[in-house]
Amino acid sequence: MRITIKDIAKRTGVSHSTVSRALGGNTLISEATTDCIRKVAQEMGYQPSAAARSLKTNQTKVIGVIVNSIDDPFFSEILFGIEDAAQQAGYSLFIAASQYDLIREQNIVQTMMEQRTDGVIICSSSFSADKGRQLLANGFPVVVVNYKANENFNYSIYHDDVDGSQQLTRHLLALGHKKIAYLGNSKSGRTSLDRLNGFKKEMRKAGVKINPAYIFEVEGSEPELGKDGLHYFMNLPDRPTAIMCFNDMLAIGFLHACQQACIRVPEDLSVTGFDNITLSAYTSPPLSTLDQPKYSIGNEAAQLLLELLGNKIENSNNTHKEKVLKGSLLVRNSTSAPLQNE
Amino acid sequence: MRITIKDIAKRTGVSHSTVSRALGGNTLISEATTDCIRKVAQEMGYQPSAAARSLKTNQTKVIGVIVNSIDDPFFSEILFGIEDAAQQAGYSLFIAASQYDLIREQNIVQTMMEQRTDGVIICSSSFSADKGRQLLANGFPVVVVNYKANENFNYSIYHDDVDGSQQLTRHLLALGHKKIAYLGNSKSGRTSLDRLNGFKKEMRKAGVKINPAYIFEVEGSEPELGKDGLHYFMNLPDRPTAIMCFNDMLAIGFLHACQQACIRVPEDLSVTGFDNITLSAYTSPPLSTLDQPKYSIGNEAAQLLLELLGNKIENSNNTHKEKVLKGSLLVRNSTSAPLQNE
DNA sequence: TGTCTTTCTGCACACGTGTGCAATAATTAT
DNA sequence: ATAATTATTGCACACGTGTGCAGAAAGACA
Repeated sequence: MRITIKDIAKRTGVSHSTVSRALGGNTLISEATTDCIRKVAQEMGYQPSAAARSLKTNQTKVIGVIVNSIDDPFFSEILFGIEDAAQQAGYSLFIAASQYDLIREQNIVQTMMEQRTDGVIICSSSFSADKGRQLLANGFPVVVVNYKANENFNYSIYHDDVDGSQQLTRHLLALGHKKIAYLGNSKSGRTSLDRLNGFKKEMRKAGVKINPAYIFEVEGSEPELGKDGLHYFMNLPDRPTAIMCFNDMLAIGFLHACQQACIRVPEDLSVTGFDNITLSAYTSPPLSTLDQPKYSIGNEAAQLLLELLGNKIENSNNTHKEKVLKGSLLVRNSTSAPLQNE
Repeated sequence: MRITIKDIAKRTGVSHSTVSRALGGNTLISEATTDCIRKVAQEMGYQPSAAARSLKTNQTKVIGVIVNSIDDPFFSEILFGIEDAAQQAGYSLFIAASQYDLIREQNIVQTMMEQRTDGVIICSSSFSADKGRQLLANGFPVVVVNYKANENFNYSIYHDDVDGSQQLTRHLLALGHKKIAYLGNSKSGRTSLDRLNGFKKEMRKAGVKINPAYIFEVEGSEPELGKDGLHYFMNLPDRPTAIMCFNDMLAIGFLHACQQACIRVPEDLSVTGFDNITLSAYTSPPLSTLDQPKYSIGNEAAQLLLELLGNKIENSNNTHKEKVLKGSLLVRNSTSAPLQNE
């Protein structure tokens, strides 16, 4: 049987309450007994029961994190940022991946509620608003990350996708491109829309018209879908000279498709990504992209949540807090000036 | 305040024991009252407290998973395999990343023990054996994945790296290569060693001698290190015609370095990876590699652990169980016959 | 010496759930 | 109608921890 504070109490000849206080660092207990108890606890290999503790204190010191998919390298960096902040404050992470699956989503919410997670960070842009509201309704503090249904949530951290997209567009315009196209991801909702809007905004600003045929969406951001995108754009009577991909994963697939089709990048076609995942530096050619401050985004989200946990009053209030972080343009070799004769 | 079974009891006019039994599906309770209680529980939005439950039942229905790093795409597929098996059996996952950091490792073990995880799956090849033993000593069922200090653990699932490496070597030999080199990862311990041994074994079998200078190790498998590997091999007086990289990440960096150095793959140099991560299909050229059955590995590991949880007797026993899975060769375009004049 | 602080510790209850046992109600057998 | 059986429910305790309150011990002061 696993040993408890009662066992320590028996061994040291004090009551279990004294043990509880001593281990908790309560100054009421004399230094002598505290030291003794601590030593015995150490010797016996005592491990407190999180379950019993949280049952009594009504807090678990665990925060739940919901992501789309674990194997998306984009999320993993956000997780680092969250983890660092959480660990520093003595919190552990309960990570769950929704996998774009409604049943899984329901299970996750169910589990988080039963586990009495102290709070939840939703990093899944596709996570259904219903489920999120369910958490809120049950009194869970919720912080959303890069989730654009902000009207539903009071606390959010997100990246300024409109600005990021504008930076990329500006870069392409400066290189001399006019026939710029956007390859979006219909599954990604607002995120894809914002990036599209940034593109449109900057083009309007520069007074360059966008060919309506230059806006195309695929259903997801798996690299495989890049091929569909390329196929579409190359079959247009008037081909674009630059493609802005929704994100790096898609861009990587797109670059690969270019290579298979013997389309030279950046000579024949400039390509950009979005996010700056690790592997985007190793594509051929290395991808020009927008570097999202992923770590900071995660870190800020965790800090905001921790703040909410500190003063629980705020949460019931109708206070509203959001933070917008901007990324920075990262020029590598997948972009260059268009050929003269185009 | 959150509602409990007592609230439901008050509302339905029965005792809380009856509610507990009804919700638990105990057949002692009449169908009528069970239905009634279930309905009321639903209406009131009752969510059982995992903490209270596990305090009483002495099981948490949570299994801990320790990985090296979340952003390694290799682990994420293993996680899928684990998750599917776990979820089907009503278990949730508590995932933690050690990040090759000793302090983090200690924290993880601490947390798992306090949370009273029902069992632990260690997927981190670098995880210190001490910490693993600590878990065992505290009565946690442990299954290790691709962890080669098997002498310490009774239950393990792993991939046959020796065989995999032999398959790759055989492939290169069949293409006509004789000057084959191995780029290892010193941080990866036995895994890298097994792959090296498979290489040696197959070469011996074919009666081809290995130039001792053709075995080189870097400290890690970040793509960036591929450059160091290339630099080393290209400075040899007698260059190899094929390089077997420890894994895909390293191979991706290696390919990138080749491109920068204007070395054509596979014409000038054949390159292989190991693991078959998603992005290995999108490199330039697409990488020939060994497809590890990652999902199956994870799935089998979870099933083994679940089996252990079923009959706890086995665990105290000195029974020993291990399962070895084999991968399959995946030929893409980074390998070809060596040039005639070499 | 007695009283009043101050310092320290134990008693008893609580958190939300599960379960053995006894008690009650309903049904059947005699 | 009574006894015996079965079906259904409640009582009371337990899991491991934390905490208000009272009580004991020790020292300070009159």
